[in-house]
Amino acid sequence: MDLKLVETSPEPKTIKRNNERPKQILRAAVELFRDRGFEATRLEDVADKAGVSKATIYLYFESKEDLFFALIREKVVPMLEQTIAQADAFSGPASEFLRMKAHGFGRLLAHSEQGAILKLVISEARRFPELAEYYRREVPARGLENLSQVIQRGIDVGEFRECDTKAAAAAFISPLLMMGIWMNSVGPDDIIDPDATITFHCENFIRGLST
Amino acid sequence: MDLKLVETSPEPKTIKRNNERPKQILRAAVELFRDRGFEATRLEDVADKAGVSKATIYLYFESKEDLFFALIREKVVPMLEQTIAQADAFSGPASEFLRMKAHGFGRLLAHSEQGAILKLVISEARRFPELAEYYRREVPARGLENLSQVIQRGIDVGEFRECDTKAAAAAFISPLLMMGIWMNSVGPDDIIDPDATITFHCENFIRGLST
DNA sequence: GCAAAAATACTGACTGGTCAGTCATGTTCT
DNA sequence: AGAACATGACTGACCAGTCAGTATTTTTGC
Repeated sequence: MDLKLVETSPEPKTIKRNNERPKQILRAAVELFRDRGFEATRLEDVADKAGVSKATIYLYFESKEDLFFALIREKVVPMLEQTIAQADAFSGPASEFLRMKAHGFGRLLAHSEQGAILKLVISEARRFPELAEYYRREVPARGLENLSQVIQRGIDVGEFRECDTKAAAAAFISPLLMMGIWMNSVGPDDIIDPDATITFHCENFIRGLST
Repeated sequence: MDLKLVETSPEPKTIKRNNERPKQILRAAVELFRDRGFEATRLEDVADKAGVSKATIYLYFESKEDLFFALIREKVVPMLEQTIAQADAFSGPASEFLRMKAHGFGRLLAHSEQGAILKLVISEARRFPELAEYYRREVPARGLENLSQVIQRGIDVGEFRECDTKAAAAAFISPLLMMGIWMNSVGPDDIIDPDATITFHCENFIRGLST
């Protein structure tokens, strides 16, 4: 309660010249967190993988937890922004949009690090309620809202039958998420073919919803 | 490479008189593993919750890992057995079976500890490849095989259209799994209504598949 | 230009707390 | 008595986070 004057710089950490380092560190962290989970990942291994020392991590992140949250913030929200912008720009029939969504977003989740991050959030949400809260507000809330608007548009023009659009949106997106999670945990395997599953789901979903 | 003779008893552990203890311990473990994950759960907390001392756990389980695997074995496979027996006993139209499945299995996952266990497996599969292998072989392999047979039966009697039954089975089950996982991690929340989602999905799926 | 000084970037080695697993010593049944 | 069941107290390994010090880059003074 006394040395406040010492804090001369308004940006205490994280803002440094070299802005390649945090990216390197985050890249290393995603992979290790995915494979071992948050708790079982040693920060020293993240450091090794990123080619820096453990102490360096603490120049850019306040704690292990902070590193984790940074990862979510940096990777999840931009992806959602992009996907929503796509939706707003689209003007064709709703069914075409769903096809595009399923193949773009579905494959992204199943085959890139985005699926790993989703799995990570799912795995750790209970342990970090603020994270769950943040995620809930930023991702499913906005994503489902957006998607159900698209479906509503389909209903309005007579392309789709009347239905509970929120439930429809959730039902549409679930298998895409599930494939992304599966491929980053138990799978990949020769039991589930994510692309075939997504393709079937998408077409069958549209068929079921069509008037 | 020498002390093999020390293992005099063929059943080294786990087989003891009091068979209430292991159940108590497993019950406590599910809950804590779900909320904190495997690594972050302290065995002492499991012991406290089960009303025993930590050392007692080691009377019934060889290690923390063994406790975890026991939990999967004890809870997952019986559930699958039951669900497969149900399928074999069912003789009505395939669509009715799917409805039953969606509401029984879907709700079970979303509202019981079964969903927690699914989430747990998903979370830890990468860290325990044997677990993933075991799970893969026991659950999706058998479950999807069984479900795609049901769909095939539906096709054979002209109830459903021709399609890739494996993909259809995976697409049908995905939202049920996803709701179960969601409710045990980020959710429950007022953004996703698992029951409404499952109901919609089930009806829309059948509508899409019907001739 | 260019060297000294200052600011920034980084690290090896350490520490304090935590926790899985052990063991010597009860306690409670038959 | 002795077999089965249970535990408190302990230990050794492990790891997040710290810190004193080194290296590198940038700025300043001339």
